[in-house]
Amino acid sequence: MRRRSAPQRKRQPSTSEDQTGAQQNSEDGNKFQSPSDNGALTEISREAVGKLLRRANKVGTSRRKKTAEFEPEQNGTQVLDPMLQPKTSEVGHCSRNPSGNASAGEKCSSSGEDHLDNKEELDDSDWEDGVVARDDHPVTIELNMTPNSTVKKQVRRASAEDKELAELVHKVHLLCLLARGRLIDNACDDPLIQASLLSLLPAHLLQLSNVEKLTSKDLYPLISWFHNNFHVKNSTSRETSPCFGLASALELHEGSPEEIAALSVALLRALNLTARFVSVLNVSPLKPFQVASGSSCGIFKTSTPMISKRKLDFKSPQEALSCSERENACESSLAHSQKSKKCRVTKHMDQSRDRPIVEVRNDSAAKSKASETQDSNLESCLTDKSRKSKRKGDLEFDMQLEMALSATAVESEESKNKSAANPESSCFSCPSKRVKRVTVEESSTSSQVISTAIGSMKVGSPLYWAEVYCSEENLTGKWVHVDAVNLIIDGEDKVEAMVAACKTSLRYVVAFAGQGAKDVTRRYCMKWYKIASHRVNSTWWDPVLAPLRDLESGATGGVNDLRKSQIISKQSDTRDSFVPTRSSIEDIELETRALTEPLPTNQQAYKSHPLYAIEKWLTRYQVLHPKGPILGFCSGHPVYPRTCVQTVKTKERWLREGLQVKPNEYPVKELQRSIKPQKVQDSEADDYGCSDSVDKIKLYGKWQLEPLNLPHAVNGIVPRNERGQVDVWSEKCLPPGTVHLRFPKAFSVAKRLEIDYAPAMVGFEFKNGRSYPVFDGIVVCSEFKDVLLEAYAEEEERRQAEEKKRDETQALSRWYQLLSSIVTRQRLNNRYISNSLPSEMPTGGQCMNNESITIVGESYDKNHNVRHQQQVEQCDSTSVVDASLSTPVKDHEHVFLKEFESFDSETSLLTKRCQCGFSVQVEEL
DNA sequence: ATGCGCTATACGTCTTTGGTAGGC
DNA sequence: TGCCTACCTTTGACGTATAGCGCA
Repeated sequence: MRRRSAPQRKRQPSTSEDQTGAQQNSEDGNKFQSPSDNGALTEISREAVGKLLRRANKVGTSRRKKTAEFEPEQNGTQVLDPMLQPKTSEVGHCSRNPSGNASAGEKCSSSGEDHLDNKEELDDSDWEDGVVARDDHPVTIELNMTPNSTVKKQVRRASAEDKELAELVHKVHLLCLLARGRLIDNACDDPLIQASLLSLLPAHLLQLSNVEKLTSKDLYPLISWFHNNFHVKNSTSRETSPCFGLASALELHEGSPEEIAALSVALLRALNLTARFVSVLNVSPLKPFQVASGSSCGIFKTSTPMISKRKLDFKSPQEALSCSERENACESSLAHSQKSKKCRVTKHMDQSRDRPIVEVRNDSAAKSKASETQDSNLESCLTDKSRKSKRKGDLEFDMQLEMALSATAVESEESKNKSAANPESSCFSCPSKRVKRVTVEESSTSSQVISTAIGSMKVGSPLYWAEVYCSEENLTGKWVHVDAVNLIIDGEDKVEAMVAACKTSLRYVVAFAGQGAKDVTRRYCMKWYKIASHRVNSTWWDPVLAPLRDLESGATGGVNDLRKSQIISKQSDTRDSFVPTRSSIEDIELETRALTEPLPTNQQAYKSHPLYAIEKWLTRYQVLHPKGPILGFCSGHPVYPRTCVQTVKTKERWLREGLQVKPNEYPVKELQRSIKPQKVQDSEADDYGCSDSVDKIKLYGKWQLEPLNLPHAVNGIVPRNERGQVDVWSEKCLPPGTVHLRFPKAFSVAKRLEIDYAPAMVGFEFKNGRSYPVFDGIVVCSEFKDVLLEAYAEEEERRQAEEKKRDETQALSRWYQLLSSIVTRQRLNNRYISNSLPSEMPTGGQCMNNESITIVGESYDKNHNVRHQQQVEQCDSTSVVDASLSTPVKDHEHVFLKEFESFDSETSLLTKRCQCGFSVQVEEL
């Protein structure tokens, strides 16, 4: 605090300094405002800088030492954080703020002498570290606070509030994306769109609807046709209904990746195939401050070119692509391998993804021509474009693309030959086709000159695809991944890499059908442990999806055909009437995937891996039991199943769960107990006296426990611990034969009845830095429970009666006080305010008007002075008992004769009447 | 690009059994 | 005299999760 006080003092209005500052300002007339303008400018400057600083402060609440920080002062001026000034003094110590206002620069005087004159400054040795510029030239302070320049050091850790907010946003975003997926799915069912698609379909492809034993191979011609006829374009920011969007895409034969994928689903459904629309829910991060990834940064999707370029990592996609290209090149070298087909398919995808990085041309006329372009044309085209491209990343990409193309050149020749012989595979494996597609899509992109990087993120982004149920794929049938946008079929194992290459994480993959949805992330995510922590808690997510799962299952699940059901039933050897549905079989498939995840190769992944563990990353209260089997090794550390990880606790902790350590069990783990503060204060001799055993926390595992065996209550005596109480952590902790009575003052009842009891301690609370036991009720032997409850009930009744009596007495007293005060007031009013008959105010009160008051519920005693009741009558009241009898009478004193009284036994109301017609009701208590 | 080790920081968990004055 | 209540004063050590950074 002392450091802060010194500069504050310096900021006191100092004429000499201000004058100097003004001179400096005038010397640099172009840059600085004249003093007369200082006011306005100062305000503006203050405001602007204040905003920035507030933001900076917000961002940099932690690690202040690393960041230059300013704080707005009470008087509106800013001052360099004293903690930082020595570090920044070389730049700003002797500078003036352009505004001429008291600022960072003001802390140092305009000359060295002035600086030294200030004794306080000399005294404050903390301020002597900086190098002070002593020349008289004005120096401009560079705050270095612009977001761009200091982002690297602006580190702020997420607070609990940040985390909560991020989670809420994450959840809401998830729900929104789910809803959107359902809308798209609904649009896919649109009969008009489906009919239109069918009308475009060549006749030979219509046969697909008649295929009974569908395999993924059967889909190739269809998807190929679709892929060649519907293209992804750089989407604009139009916001239309999904149905309209699909119709529009259908009409134009081009649309966003989402629309194209949805159209493919519509087409598949039109052909009576069971198809889902699958979407990667690229949701805002669950953790705060994480940069939203890939093609959608945060909630606000970047499907529009409005995204800030700064947010995009221009290099990364290219680097990723270069990597994938290299990979492809390597894979391509295995041109004759059996698996080459899939590899090539992947290449198609990769290149289609790569494509947008090359600057797009506005060449719609070339669209049709381009579809027939050959390799050479493409290469020349690419080369031309590469020349136009100025960015380093683009150049790198082009080089990598060339390398990839050259690496696949041999293959392409062979593929051409093959394609001729094998038309089915031609569209997937032939590089010429691939090239053709690339060219087509390049040409078909919109004429908008947008960032190529943005385009690269969008076009071909593998975020949407279809899943088709192929009954012949497995023994049980299988959902097959069909990415019509990138022309990939059955490439589920490639999706993760594709998505990763687009800097997007595969946290939620949801399949939509029949207005429902199902989480199928497991099918596409090979490294679950990497995304698990980025997904919302399943206790929230599962119930959210549950109704949608049912809808989806109802639409697609259908019972598997009988033959397979029987096979399954026999295999599972279950006698119950379990009939596997597509949905249940898929569930099994996904669960199997969950249980057969490959071992991670890095150690840290085992820290919170749901399946595997290594001893190194166990927590303090975890042990391996049994220590085996070893599933593998990671960096020399044996890997164990997570099921071997057991939680160990102290005896006391187990006691709370109603368990106790078996006799003759040794602690499975011992921890060093932290030294208590009291012990620190103790003498050394005491420390020597402490044995090791005392300082150790002994931990036991579940397998060393048995149910709690507390001593029975005997002869009405409650067994208690060494403190004379019973620790009631739960019902399990009660000694047999005892009960826990929690009603208040139970101990007093027990004491009165001379029943043995023990205070029930239910926990601890921390106050004043100490922990105090919290007691709630008593523990007594079971046989006394009824007696105690009865006695308590009696006592409670008696207590309530007493309380009621006390309340009534008090109420009566208060009414009396109230009425007396009213009477007194009225009397005073009559005497001193009313001019009519001030001296005739009778003590007994008068009937001033024809109004009467009905007192209900108030006590009336026969012995009570009737005058009180009469006096009450003077009060304003609207409850006239009998208006016809009431006539205005002055100077009349009511007389209530017994013969005019009437008593209503039902309401206990006694009605008294005066001869004048006035009546009053009183309640008999 | 990735994994690893280290560091810093926010936050959660565990810890764990009053003393005294004053009113009734 | 004995019982009840309010007040005092706001722990802190440690572990875990997480993020950043540099290095290999």
